[in-house]
Amino acid sequence: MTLTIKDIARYAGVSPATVSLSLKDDIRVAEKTREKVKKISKKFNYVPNNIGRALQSNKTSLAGYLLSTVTSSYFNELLQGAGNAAAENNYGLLVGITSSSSQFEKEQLQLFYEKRVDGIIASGYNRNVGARLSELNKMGIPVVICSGLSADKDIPHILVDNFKGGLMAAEHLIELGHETIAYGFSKNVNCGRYQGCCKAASEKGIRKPILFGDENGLTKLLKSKNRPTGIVAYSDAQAIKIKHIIENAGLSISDDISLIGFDDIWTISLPEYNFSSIAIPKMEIGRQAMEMLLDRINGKKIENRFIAPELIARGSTREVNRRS
Amino acid sequence: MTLTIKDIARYAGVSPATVSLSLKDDIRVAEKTREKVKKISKKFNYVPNNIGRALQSNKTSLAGYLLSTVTSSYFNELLQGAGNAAAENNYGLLVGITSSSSQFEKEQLQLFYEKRVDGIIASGYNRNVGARLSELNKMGIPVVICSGLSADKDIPHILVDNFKGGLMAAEHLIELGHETIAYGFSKNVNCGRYQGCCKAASEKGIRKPILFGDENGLTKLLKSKNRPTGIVAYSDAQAIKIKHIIENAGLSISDDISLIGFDDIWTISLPEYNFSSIAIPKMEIGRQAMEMLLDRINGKKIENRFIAPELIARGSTREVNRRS
DNA sequence: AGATTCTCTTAAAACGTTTTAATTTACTCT
DNA sequence: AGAGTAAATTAAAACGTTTTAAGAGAATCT
Repeated sequence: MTLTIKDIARYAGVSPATVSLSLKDDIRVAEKTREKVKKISKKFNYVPNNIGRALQSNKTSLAGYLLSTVTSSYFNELLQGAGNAAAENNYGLLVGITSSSSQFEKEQLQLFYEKRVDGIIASGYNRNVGARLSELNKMGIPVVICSGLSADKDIPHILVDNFKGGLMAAEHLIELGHETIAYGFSKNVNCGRYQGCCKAASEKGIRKPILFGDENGLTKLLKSKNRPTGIVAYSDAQAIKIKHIIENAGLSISDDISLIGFDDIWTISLPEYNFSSIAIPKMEIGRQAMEMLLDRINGKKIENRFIAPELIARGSTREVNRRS
Repeated sequence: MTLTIKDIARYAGVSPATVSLSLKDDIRVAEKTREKVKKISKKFNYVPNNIGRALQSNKTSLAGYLLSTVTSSYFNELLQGAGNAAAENNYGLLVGITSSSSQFEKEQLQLFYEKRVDGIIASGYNRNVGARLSELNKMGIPVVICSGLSADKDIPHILVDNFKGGLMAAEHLIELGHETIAYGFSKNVNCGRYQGCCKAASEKGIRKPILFGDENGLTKLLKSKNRPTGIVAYSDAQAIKIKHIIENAGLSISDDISLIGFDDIWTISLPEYNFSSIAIPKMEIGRQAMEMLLDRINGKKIENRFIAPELIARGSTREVNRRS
């Protein structure tokens, strides 16, 4: 039905071996023959069957991409970046969407394994699937973590430099004259973004940012005498929630309180928000994750990578209003 | 390195053929033998190599999913639905993101072909790649169009019932008392959604909705004496633009003008918008697209499908204000 | 001319399955 | 016991490549 290498061999009056060699321009076959074979292959639109090739070479040119959800522009752009890099290298990208369910994650990894992917990118997964990833990695299926920290020393990761992002956000506020800064929602003092904010504070000689963990915490803070004039939100989605809480308390964004988040999602660029944000070069991270994976597949040793974020200043951050 | 069927055969003291048959519970092998083989396979964690299987059976259990962009929650949810259905059927989903470039589309289809996918779902693609899709479909690689109209009679499609959606949107406004309704942005009178609106209008005995094509058109309309009290927007993203134009004209959504869009994207559920919308069951459409594809792969004849949308009423649509 | 080297081509094996047809084994009947 | 049948197992071929090692031919050297 579809043409095989044997058909081309017959048409060209050579052996299948010669066809195979010719198509990869192997100098062991005479240039004249090579050209003839290539011409005939093109004429008949011959495309080598990846299955046969994979069986022989033990390489499928397929990569697995594990991700929790596709309904988040954050993960999507990572995916798109990885997809572009995959296509450029003639790799197929097998996408496994897990809805953050450990069960689905395991199933998808099993599927990847069964389809014999050459490597796996994991981008958003539950802690307890980490063991399986390590196992696969040990078995010779290289794994790269995209936008997350790897617990396994043998699995490299790439992610945004959160510390630097936090530093940039806080510096931005401080340069606008803000001296009382808060950070939320977060319970985790070790969060890189928060640590970055702290660094900026200490460098510029202001007090350490006040941490609030939930709506209650923020509401109390707004009533207290050291009400912050600048707030760093853990993400843009949280910044939106924070805005509502602030407005419910009778205060206003940018007039009373400057607000900056992370991710630069589409929504916050709309006039109703117009929030400043620390943008993460998501496509670039995805692309580099795939490049790292391809390097590993080709046997190179690679290092963890950290990508610098970018400040997008919009209307939600302004010079501090001294009267308030 | 990794276990093959021969290893299992050796461990179980049977032939590879018996292992193969046993694992698919073929009654031709004695129950006792079957059980033994299955037990041993499980013990050694044997997973049949899809490559070998594919070569023999001419089925890869891989499907291609062509989509224009992943940075749209609309396409993403389609993808997620398709992905879930694929996983349930042990199918791998090869995702090809094309950034709406014809060049990339062609390359991705070529990649799908090279990897020998069993079928292809196309969801968002340029007109001029249609010919190639038809070609592949003719060659025996079934194609299904997900959320779009197929030009090729031999390629089935599934999409939301846009006519019904338009009808629902307009009926909703009319039931709230609106008698002057507009529709935009659109230049295309044949648009199903617009047609649905027209149907609702004629059924309820009001004038046909006024079509406006761009910002200028709307601005003029707002100043004219038959200013609409209700507007149906082609999409939520456009509804957001329309809101800004209306507010720039000194009018207000829901007080002066009711507004309803399509898609029910996340952003419009936020308090700043709180827009009504015609929601499209995207995941369901994606899922069914994959099911249709699997049916085709398995040789079934299938019909085009149309999925009914759902009205989500929020604050942007209110009873008409008779004074205005 | 014969031996040697070099260039070019190809036969054959291998990769891991599934399936068909053949063979072996076990049973049932006279 | 022997023939006949039924049940269980397996050998071997096939799928489409790539690669290795060997073969054939041509050119160069003594």
